[in-house]
Amino acid sequence: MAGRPRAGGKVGVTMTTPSVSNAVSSPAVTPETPVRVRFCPSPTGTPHVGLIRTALFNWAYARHTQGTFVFRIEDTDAARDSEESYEQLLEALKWLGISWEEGVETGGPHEPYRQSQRLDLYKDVVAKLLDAGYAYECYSSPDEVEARHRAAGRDPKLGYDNFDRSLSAEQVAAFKAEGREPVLRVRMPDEDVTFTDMVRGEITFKAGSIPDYVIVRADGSPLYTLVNPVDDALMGITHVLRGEDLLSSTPRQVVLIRALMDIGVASYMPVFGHLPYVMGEGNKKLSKRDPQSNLFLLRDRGFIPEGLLNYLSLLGWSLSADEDIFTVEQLIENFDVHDVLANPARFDIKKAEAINGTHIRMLAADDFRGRLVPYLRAADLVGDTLTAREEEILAEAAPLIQERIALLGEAPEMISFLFKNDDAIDVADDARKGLPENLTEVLDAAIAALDAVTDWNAENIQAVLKQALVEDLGIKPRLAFGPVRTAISGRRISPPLFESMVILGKASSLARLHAFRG
RNA sequence: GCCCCCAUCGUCUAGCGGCCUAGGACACCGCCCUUUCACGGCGGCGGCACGGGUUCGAAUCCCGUUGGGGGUACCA
Repeated sequence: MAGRPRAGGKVGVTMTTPSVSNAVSSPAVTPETPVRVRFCPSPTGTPHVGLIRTALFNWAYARHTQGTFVFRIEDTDAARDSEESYEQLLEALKWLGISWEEGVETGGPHEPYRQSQRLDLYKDVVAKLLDAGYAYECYSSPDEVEARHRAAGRDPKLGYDNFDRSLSAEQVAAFKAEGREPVLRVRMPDEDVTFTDMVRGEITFKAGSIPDYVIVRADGSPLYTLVNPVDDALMGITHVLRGEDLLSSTPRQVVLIRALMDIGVASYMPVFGHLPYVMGEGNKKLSKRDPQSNLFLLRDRGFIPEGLLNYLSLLGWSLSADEDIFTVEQLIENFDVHDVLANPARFDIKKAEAINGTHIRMLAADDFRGRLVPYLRAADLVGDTLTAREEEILAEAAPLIQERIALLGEAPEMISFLFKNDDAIDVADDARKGLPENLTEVLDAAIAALDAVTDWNAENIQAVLKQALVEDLGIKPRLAFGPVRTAISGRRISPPLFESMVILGKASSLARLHAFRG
């Protein structure tokens, strides 16, 4: 702390530091205060699971407390923000069923909900902050700051040195004459900053560990450090639930919010809760570029909202000691941020898929069938509208695969043979390899047996094939049906064979056997 | 460097001083069911980072160490 410049003692613009002691922060947010939480992403890049988990916990907390979930867009960085990303954010939440009472598209009492449209509001606040002495103009360039550190024998990487806190009128005039435009900084108090985090408990940042920070760029545009707390105040946000990456910026915000309370912009200090990271492989935070973190890629592979939401909830939270599977209703019923763990969690795609599979199995048959269609379409198995025959195949095949897939995207490959023509069955290599030497004999026996079946149902098919192949030819049950399966589906592994043959019908089944026999 | 956060099976977690020779789930390995693959059932493997305290008693509380992460931007 030695060498850190202190306010006061200089002639000129005397800034009596307003009282920003801890006493001011007595939160007006009580357990009885109606909860207002927000999700406020920057529209950069594609939605990823970490971001969505944050949205989910905010949403679940709002629902649990019968509070309000606000969806705000923080697009103050024109260079990085994109409209495409904004659209994706909307699509992501809608797909998952995470709805908001207030925010973009929906509107509400605090419109607009995109910060790029709220610039005038911030100008007002900045003027008041400046007036009250909570913020001040800073003309120092980074190079100058560094030079001063060196000159004083300090570590040059120490950060801003609070040099401009009490510039004289002459100094300011001189800078202006040079054509310099100042950034605006917030004056940090020379005392510890303490707040109580909902997931981590009490956290104290030592006095002097945080330099005065910038809230407005030299070109006059506001920074996240300003607009985020200001909008939270203006929108009456009671609980700030966000990623752990923002934990170290919290003392800055606490100080600013105290100032906002003093100038009448904020009416209380919100409660903070910092959610742990979602990690990828190793010890790296899951990055936006990581394919397995991309929400839309997960959707394309066949995750359903129920499964993904369930899994994401498990990252830092749990419903009970011995039950991992739950519905969104159960989540809402039981979710409390206070129960969220503080330690980071790794995103385990295997477990995510397993849980998704369980949720797929929980789907009603017709619901499941309906969700399959887009995936069949993407695989070119069906057209925009299904033919009557395709509907029929789907209705009969869906129950056969609902028990055996974890991802909807596995379905097309599994049932494609049912949609193909009898002469278009391609035989997979591993299926061909596993065929017995007396293949022709087996196929002939199967054809003869099946030809005689008059009532074409699974039981009868099984009975005659068992008689012809297992009993008469003496082939082990495990191996007996392989050739038939391959002829029918072209695969070593398929949905239940006899049921599949029923779906195809007798003529088609026999045609495939003949075609395969060659 | 300085500031802050984190630490239970490979992974996600239960545990909030005695119910713990630490429970569940995923993964993995067996077995059963079975027309393949799954589903389902049963069983197995495997963990409190380390060191000091406090206490009759610690995975649980305190301190330290180690390890990991984040911040230290006119990004968010």
